[in-house]
Amino acid sequence: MIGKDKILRDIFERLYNYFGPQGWWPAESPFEVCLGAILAQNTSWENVKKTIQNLKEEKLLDPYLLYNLSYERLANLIKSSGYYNLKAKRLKNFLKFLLENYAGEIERMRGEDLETLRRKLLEIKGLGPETVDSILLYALDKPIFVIDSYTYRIFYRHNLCPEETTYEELQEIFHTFLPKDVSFFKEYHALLVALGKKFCKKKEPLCKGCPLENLNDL
DNA sequence: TGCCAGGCCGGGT
DNA sequence: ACCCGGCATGGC
Repeated sequence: MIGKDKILRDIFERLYNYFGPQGWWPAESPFEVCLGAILAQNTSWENVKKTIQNLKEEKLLDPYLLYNLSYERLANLIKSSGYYNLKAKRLKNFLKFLLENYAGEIERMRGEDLETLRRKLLEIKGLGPETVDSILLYALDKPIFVIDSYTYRIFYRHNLCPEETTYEELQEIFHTFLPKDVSFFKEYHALLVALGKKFCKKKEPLCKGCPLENLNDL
């Protein structure tokens, strides 16, 4: 029986060799990461990019300005990300939290304890574990591993976890068997997404040419 | 054309 | 505690 840590490192190595460095998160500021994390919920990144670009052109990439827009205006601005009514509310919930507790400055969150901050962020309506962990890891450089639907699918299909695994359980695997290194976590999650997009879509159960082929033939 | 994309909430069992 | 429908645009 080979150790889980070896398998996890092997996966990373294969992905890194195949895809190269991903340099995530694709954003110019921690605040932009937060917006992107919310907008990207169950939505393709290409659609989110348009929204972010849109906000930049309107010079609205600012918590005060965004928060003070009407729901209608905000929803209209983020339309290309889908679920725009829902996400307008979710964005405002986050912005309100940011303005009231941190004067709208992401940097003021950085000093807080990881577990405390995670609990607080999860209380914001519309932010679930993936969104919160993305913010923690990619905007605040906290050592926490982000799980998404690709991670589930990849791990399940390679018999690395049961199908009914919960978010926290899968996350715990990474936390237990890998060093809590921020850059490593950032790159690893990004690589899993790259793999998911290319080789692990819902409709294509067989990963032909997938860099994780023969993973268990060690 | 239908299915999918870097989820999450709320109401019903 | 789970299960499921709803939310919505844009690309293939």
